[in-house]
Amino acid sequence: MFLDFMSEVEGLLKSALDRCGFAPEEGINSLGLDLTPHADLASSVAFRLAPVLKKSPAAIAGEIHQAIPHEFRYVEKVELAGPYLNFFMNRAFLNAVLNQALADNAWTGRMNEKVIVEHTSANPDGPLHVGHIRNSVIGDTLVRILRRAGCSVDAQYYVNDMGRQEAMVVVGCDHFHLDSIKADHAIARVYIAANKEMESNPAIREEADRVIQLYEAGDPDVTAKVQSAVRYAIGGIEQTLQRMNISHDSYHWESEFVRDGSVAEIVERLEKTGLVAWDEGSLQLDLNDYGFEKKMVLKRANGTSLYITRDLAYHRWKSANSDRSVDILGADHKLVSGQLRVALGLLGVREPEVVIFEFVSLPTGSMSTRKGKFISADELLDEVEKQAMEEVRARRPDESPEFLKDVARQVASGAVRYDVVKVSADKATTFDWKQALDFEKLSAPFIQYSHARACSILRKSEQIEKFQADLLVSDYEVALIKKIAQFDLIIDRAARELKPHHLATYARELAESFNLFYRYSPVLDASSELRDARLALARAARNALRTTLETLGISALETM
RNA sequence: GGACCCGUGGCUUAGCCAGGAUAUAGCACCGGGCUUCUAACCCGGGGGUCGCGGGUUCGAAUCCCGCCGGGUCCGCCA
Repeated sequence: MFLDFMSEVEGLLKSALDRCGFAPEEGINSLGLDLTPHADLASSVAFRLAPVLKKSPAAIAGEIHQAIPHEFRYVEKVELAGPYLNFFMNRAFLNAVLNQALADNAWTGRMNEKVIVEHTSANPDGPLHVGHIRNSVIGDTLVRILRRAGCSVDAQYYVNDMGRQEAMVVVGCDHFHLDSIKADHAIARVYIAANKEMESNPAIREEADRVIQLYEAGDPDVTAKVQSAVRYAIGGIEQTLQRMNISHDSYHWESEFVRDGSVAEIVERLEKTGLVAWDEGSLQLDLNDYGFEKKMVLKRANGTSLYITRDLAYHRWKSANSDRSVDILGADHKLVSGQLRVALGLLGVREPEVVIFEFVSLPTGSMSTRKGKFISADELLDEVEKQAMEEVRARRPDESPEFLKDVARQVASGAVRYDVVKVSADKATTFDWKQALDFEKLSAPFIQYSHARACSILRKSEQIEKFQADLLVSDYEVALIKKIAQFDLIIDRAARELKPHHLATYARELAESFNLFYRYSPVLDASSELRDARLALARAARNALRTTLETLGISALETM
């Protein structure tokens, strides 16, 4: 809804500038629009015009102000505040927001692109750890945001089945017994054991090399072994993701692109660029002209393909099957993804939009699956659930064990997701148990709780038919309506910029606005007309909170 | 050594890409609020050289340059 108000303001400003004969420089936000505490929307366009017009910003703003048309739909008034132009929403807008927020179909945007989002794609050599889930949570939240914005999204997991690490898993399975624990954890044990064994036994490395070669050659026995190991590990990973409300729509195995010949075709096409040469037995692509010192190896000396080559084929496929493709990658992939994009450019393939997130490390240093140095996502979820259980039990001692368990589970999964998504992706973080288990701070439970409060009010009331939105005039009521209105703006921005943490911030602000309304505007005890109007607002806020939580992948609990 | 990211109250953090009107929240700390729709809440208070130094600009947390500190990468690994 905010976007409608903003369009109107843009129109007003443009026509005023036209009348004055002013033309601000083209570009993003050329009208200098900004959210501000001073108004519902402000423009500082006068500052931009001042150097060209050789007049004071205040004088220019005055002229523009005079020229603004007086026919408003959602604008109440335009105030001149020195060099600033302040735009305010009118009652009709607030009422329209409220009415729209009461409809179920009002929460999806108008984007309609087909988007492929690749996220998680962790190697099937062990369980997800607290670093991987940053990828999963950012990825899944973006999937939800893009869908909310109106896009049709395919969430994909790219399965690295051909790499050295998977060969090591197969070797590990040959040498060691798979424990009867959760599949991905069992795989990690043999993988770690095989790596350890390799330190003293070089034959292990040769075995892995042989697995790589035989798998690429399509040897039936090795293929069966690899596929069963991969499926086993992925099964466990899926279970973990499910605990966080995350799932993928499709899986693509890198071997697909070798088997169908597209990897070979990509190499052939790159050879025609004249930038490819054999060097010390391997086939290499020289990207020096594009700012990359390191050559990109396309084929090993023994003829087998490499991750990057297979990834080129996968990306070509993704580009051909979507309007936008988005990759979620850890900071360690920055350089390679840069090379990948250049190589795709050479092939005339649309490049992916890459979301890079910085590392999650442990207080003792960085994590490593191979060395067995990590905190698994399962372990984190178990601990957070335990903590959540205590919190629920203390608050709802009379509820059934099933209720407590269910709430604890949803609070825990939400808490983990929110903790991850609230921090901007380009901030490196250090995992901290104390912080992860702290529910006192502002986090998912805070937002879930606001939603539960709204639900509680609605449970105790009857469905209202009519209400007078005009009665909602207190500061807190108006502020809440305005915050609800911002939903479309936030989704639009997050979907364009691929920054899910904007939505996390919004969720917190929305919950805060609701809590103030809850505190200062009694609903059920209000007298008739006011009660109905407040009930409508409570319902609208409930819808906004629910939709926001769902888009964050956090359960919108109705009671907790 | 080169490339990229980060540096905002004691701790965590928004704002930075598209420069504008008193710099955002939380935690911790101090003080207040439950016979009232769930107190996982709300209110008040103290606490900030926006890493440092230059520059651009009417105006810089935001843009540019240099430096310092931290992270990541620079494999015929993924």
